[in-house]
Amino acid sequence: MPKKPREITAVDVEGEPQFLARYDATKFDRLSVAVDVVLVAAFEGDLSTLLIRRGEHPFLGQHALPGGFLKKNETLEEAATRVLRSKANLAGVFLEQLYTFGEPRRDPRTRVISVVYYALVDEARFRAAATGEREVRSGRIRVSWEGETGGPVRVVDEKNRTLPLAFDHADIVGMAVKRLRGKLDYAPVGFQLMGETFTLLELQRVHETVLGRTLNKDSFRRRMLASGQLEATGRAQSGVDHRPAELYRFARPSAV
Amino acid sequence: MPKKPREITAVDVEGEPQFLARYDATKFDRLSVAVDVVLVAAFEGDLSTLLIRRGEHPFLGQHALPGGFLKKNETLEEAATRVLRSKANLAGVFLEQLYTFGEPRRDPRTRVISVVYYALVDEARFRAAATGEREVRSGRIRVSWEGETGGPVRVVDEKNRTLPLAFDHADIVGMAVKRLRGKLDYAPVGFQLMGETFTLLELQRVHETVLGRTLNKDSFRRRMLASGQLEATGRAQSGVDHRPAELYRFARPSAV
DNA sequence: TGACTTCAATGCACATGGCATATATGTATT
DNA sequence: AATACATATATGCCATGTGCATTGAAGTCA
Repeated sequence: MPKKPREITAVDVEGEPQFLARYDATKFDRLSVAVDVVLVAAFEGDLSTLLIRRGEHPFLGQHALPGGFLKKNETLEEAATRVLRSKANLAGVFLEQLYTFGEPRRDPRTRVISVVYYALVDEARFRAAATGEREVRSGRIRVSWEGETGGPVRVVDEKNRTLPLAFDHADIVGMAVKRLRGKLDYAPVGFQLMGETFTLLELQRVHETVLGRTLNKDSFRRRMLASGQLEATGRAQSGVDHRPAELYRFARPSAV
Repeated sequence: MPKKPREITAVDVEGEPQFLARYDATKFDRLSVAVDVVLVAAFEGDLSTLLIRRGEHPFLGQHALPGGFLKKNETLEEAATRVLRSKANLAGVFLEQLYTFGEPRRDPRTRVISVVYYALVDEARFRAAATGEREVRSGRIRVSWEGETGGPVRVVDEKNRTLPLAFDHADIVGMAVKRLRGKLDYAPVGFQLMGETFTLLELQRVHETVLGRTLNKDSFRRRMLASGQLEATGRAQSGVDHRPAELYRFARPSAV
């Protein structure tokens, strides 16, 4: 911080008079700030994430998380929203800040601080986003650890070939998985990954996919029904060759 | 991102040949990145945090979290470590990234993205840090919500007078408290707030201070002893006028 | 109509937390 | 020295939640 502001000017900020010290750029190292987004969905037993094929150096041809540089007058969250809209044509999805990555050499070009958000969508919205432009594709996240500690992940394509990720994006995806697992225990985050209505078994499968382990069916039922976050629709599953299950929806908090 | 790099040069980065696109600064908005630290301790039934009295505009005379601008070749964590050492004369403490704050007008001078870390210390180290320079002081954190949702906090001095915090630092402290509460449930984070040895009741008091509610003594004992993270020292508390309690220490993970 | 499959409800064993009670072990008091 | 007192520590009981097995319910299909 500068010891003394060289000049003080009174300006009006949001209705209140404030003091503005004229900024001396030469006294600070200025850096680029990027916002990247890990868009995650859970289906077919795997977590999937959206990737963009890079058309330029560095990491030409490899895949990277969708991202962009922060603009002067937007908040971090607005930047993440903008990235989702421009790269995945998505709006109105669950979005939360994950972590900020700032290793000095993570981008070989220049120093880039990347504030990473993660977004959760259901299968339908994910598939729609992943079948857009040619550079956009999805990758299955194979988690290579089964223990407690977070660790490296491998991202593979539909033919199970490993997709090398650009920059430190494999670390970022790993942290997103770790965060998601932690959230499931105490937050109703699983619902963000579901469509409008779903059966209890479908909800359980999504939880199992995120956690990477099987869950007890009866306990899961009881726990979910007792949580008060589920609302029976009265309608039943269709298109199955056995007894159809009841369809539930995520209860609005206003009902509590 | 630039559509085409204007020039490509092969350079050696960490032993591997990489491509370096010459950076065109005019194409991006460049910003300042700061690293702030919420240093927290728990004693006398309150959470406390370290503050620095500002000697300059804006927010002259108000208190702010210790912080500094990120230097060109240090990592975010190194910057946080440097802040702790230079402003609080502390080293070797628990440090973890909390959140990144980037509202466009949070600093009236210029756009500053602040990556915030939180650090946990025991009472002795906190008091030593808070009695350093004259600008350094501590503030009690009064949490004004008792429900589940995170909310605003009030920081007061030793005479219970509210200390207005500069910038959005009250929000930052609030988020640190929220994170700390969440961590206690599943992480051995409470130990970071304890000294070398402690009794079970002292550990319980710290947990209660963080959580803002009382805990059942017997359950707490059983849970802590069953966790395998405590190690009896064989020594007993001294200086109390009743039966002294056994002193415990945090078990090294290597013993597991 | 009966076989088959999955849904959904119920009962029971077990682990854990909240709570009450009893005993242990130090200091302070008489 | 004996006793009061305060807290530490151990044990038992009950309510609750989870894992697991059993049973009945409700669809499709041959």
